[in-house]
Amino acid sequence: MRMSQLFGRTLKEIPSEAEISSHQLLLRAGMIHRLVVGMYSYLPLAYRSIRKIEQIIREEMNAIGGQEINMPLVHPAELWQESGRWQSLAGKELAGFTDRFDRQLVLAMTHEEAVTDLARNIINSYRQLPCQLYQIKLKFRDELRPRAGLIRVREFVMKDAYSFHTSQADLDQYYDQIHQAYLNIFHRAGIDVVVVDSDTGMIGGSAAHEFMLVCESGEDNLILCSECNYTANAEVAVFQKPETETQPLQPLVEVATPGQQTIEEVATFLGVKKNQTLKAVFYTTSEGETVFVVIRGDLEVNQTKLVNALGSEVRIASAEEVSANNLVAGYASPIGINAHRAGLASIKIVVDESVTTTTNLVAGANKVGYHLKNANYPRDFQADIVTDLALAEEGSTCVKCGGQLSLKKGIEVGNIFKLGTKYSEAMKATYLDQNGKAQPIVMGCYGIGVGRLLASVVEANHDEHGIIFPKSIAPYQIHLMHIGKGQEVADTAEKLYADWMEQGLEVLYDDRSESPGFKFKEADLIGLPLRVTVSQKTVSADSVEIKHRDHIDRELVRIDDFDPNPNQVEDRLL
RNA sequence: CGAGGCGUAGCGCAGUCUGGCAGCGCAUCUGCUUUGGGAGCAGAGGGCCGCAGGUUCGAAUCCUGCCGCCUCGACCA
Repeated sequence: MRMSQLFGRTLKEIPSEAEISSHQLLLRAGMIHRLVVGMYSYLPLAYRSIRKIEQIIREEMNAIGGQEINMPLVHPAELWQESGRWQSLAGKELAGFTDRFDRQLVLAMTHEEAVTDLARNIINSYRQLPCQLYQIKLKFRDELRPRAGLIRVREFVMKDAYSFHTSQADLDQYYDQIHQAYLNIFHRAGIDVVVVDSDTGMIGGSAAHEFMLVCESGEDNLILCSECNYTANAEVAVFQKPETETQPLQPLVEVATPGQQTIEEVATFLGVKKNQTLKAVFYTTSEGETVFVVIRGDLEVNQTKLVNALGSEVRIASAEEVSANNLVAGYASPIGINAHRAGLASIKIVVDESVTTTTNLVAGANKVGYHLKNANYPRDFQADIVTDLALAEEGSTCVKCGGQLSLKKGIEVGNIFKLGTKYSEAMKATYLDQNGKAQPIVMGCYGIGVGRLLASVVEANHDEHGIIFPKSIAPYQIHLMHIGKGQEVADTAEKLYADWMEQGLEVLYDDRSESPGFKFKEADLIGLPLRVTVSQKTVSADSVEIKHRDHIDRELVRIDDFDPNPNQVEDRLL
């Protein structure tokens, strides 16, 4: 490709809309263009990379028996009602429209429903199982707040794969194969990922893992053990809660704590540690019910764990909801709460297990200015649910090995789910087993955000001058240019370009008469793996100058000795 | 949806407080010179100053409403 013909324009300055490196560089290199927030056009250079990423994905999915298909972008709303997801997603991430016949249609945000419909129509027998289908397909998600360029967008291409099995055991072993295929894909694309335990969220199922690029601009919080292999999304991370010395139970005593509302204040005022206090936090469920959450003062509530314990979405209760429930902010506790709230509907009490193993805690007295000392579970209060609700943090202790956990940011580039029979049961996708008996198909689903992967590769592979593309997904392998005056220089470059094109090499040829500095800067910005320069100096030595994007040094090589085939040139990034 | 910030040429910005010819740099076009790290000179084109209404002799500037963009939060692959 001649750069004089290439569609796209590089920018010297960073567009004000871009905050993170990948967004800035993709914009500056003229690779992407925003139509509106969360919707991007891919220009020729970026789209070549995208196609290479897709090809890597195809190869790895095909290698484990995947068959590529293509399902519709627009679905009838009934399909989503049938799976039961309509209720929680319609009008949120799931956007739609009404057609001229007044039928309700939705834009697919994922394809579990569509593929389950396909499976129930095509799969009848255990003989057809297991199988795996995948597609590389547009999705639309009506995100509240798209951000960070290609990282979180509303319209995006996703590789989504679905596998079908006769048993959980068969799914389990295939899940491991998918896991390995994903590691291969990300490695080949040029990034190192960390696989973490994750929440199953709106997709559902029994287990899930996320593939994360650890990087500062990520929006997920990861908990990683420094000693062993424990890794988890902070949403689900478990940890060893600091233990406190068990003491003989003391009788409840009311103490005046005027103006002391926060855990910090109360602990300091009474001269106890934060882990000797009891924290009360209020949430409201999507059904409008207020929930009273109790956790030890040194710990924070993990909202995802709470949602999973309740089986309902929650948000922090508003001040109005707290007072309407006759809860005294700053002084609330579960002790005597029913008597205190006499006349109101009973409130659900959810207790973190830490509270049940700690003795003689300081708790609120349900009246302004007073706390209770020596609160003990279950002597003084009861719970509707006791479970792990605590949020793992930097420095928490690993449950597996006792090592120290650290908190890192990450970009989720892929995820894998064991769906089990969630969709097949809801949508009656069954097969006949060896005994002629109908059984629900056991399913798994697996996603990779293609555009997000491109952005992640750039995020992980760049320097202050620009992108450093791995060979595997570089738009072109060679950035050829001529610099300086002289017909012989231009002719030599033209000849090399013609020869290499004939050999089928991927060459981006800067045939413009710009200054050397301009061309070098632009080459660094675009970041192709190998730069080949023709100048007076090189021509007079029958040579070209080569420079690898990820090296500093340059090298003169005789043209006759130079094999530009990417497999022949030094291979650092794969 | 809550908080904060910002909308002026393709990109980056000044001008807004204190109303009075719409500017600068980069990019683009023409010509000449230049050619190893985003060249120089001369000239040219490009604007509904986010949109609508209001105040005023006069509005980019003041007032009202709306829209869009960015960041944080909420939420979420």
